[in-house]
Amino acid sequence: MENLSRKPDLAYLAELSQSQRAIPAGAALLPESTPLIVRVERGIAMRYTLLEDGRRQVEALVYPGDLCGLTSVLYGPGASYYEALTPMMLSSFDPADLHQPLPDGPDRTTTLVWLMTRELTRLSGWLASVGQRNANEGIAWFVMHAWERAEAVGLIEKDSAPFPFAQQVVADSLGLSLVHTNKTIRRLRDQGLFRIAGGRVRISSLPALRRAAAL
Amino acid sequence: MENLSRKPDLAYLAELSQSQRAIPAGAALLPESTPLIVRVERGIAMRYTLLEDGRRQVEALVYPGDLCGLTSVLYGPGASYYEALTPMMLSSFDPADLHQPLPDGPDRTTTLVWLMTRELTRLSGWLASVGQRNANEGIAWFVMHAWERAEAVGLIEKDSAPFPFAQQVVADSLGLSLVHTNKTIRRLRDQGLFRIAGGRVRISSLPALRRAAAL
DNA sequence: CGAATGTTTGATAGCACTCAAGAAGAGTGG
DNA sequence: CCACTCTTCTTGAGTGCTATCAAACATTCG
Repeated sequence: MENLSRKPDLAYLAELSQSQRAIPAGAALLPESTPLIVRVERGIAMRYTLLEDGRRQVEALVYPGDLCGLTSVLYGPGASYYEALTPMMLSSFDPADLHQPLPDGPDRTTTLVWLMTRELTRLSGWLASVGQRNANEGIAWFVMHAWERAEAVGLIEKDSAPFPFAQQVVADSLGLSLVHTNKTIRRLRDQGLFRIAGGRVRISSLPALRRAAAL
Repeated sequence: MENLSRKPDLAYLAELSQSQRAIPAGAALLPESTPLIVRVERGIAMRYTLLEDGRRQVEALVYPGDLCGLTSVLYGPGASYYEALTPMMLSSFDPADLHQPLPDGPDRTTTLVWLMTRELTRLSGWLASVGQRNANEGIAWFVMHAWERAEAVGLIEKDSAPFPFAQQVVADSLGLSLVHTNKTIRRLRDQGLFRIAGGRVRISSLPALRRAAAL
């Protein structure tokens, strides 16, 4: 664990890449049983957990560069699931390959620790949104989050970001009902905060959105 | 990263222990600025985040054996705060000492990765509770969680577990108002699910509690 | 025994949920 | 290119869970 204040270089992962595969929207990123770690090359997905009775809580958006499957490999399966929201391109790794240090540069474990820390921080912010924000603030936050995630990986084009999230996904992300989510989105849209169409979102003013999200 | 399906041995941390200190209930576990990692030896605390406007979201209960400060050391401060809920005894470590592998046994980084994975899993379950459970289920879940955490570190005594959580803490854990939390606790108590008194909780039937928590 | 903190209760308002059903897109096959 | 189907989005009505306000009561602690 060297200095981790800066984002470590993830390029070395390319050397490990074992196989690339494409999956369609709606498919699961990880097979049910096989321990596997994949990196997202293209496309957007979500991670979610299920309650016994079927209620679904979305807990993370997955963008290119993200690693999936760490928790199930390290801690056993059954915790959370991944579903592609767009067609995706994935690189698969053998978990066994991930714990060999590299001769130069940060070792792989260090990188993994950094990634997990970032994931913990994100999850922490997500929890605060679900627990403390009302529907207006929550949805403003969700849109802003999606925007910033897209921006970080260069997916902003012509003033708009990808937004492949059905309203049911947004609802399950924030713990709201579908109907209330719909009405709230419409209200914020009529208010001019953002506009969703064709799987993309266009925002008028990031500061205004941050304000609406109580951030 | 060897086989992490089993809990790694944390005993080696004892060798690192740099200083022990006691803090009173209500105190912060970590100093504002100094990067520091502490392990809880005795006592119970909470971890929480704050929204800009002061709303508080509790995101974890901290029991003996837990490590605090990893995220701030690795990712920068400001994310979450710790507050002691009982008098506590802490061991402090120099973060720099934590990245030296041990000659035998699992290296420290491996252990940290395992701990972080467990924390991610817990946070994921916490999020599902806040997002998907109603007040009844949420509070039943909270009590059950506190019970299981206490049980895991041998804090159950005479059929009761420590419960140093003010109702405001429970409310901020679940994203409920204080008043509604109070009325819900009373309802569940009158229903015979559990009984809180003197900083401890006594439950009548764990299965019944699990059922009430929709788990 | 005050002062501070935490718990309890009642009344009222409102945000969010449920139910129900229609409109709009997206994908499929004839 | 047009039916057909499925998913997603939208809207209205009615209910209820949860928040807010206000105040009394209990506990802890110095």
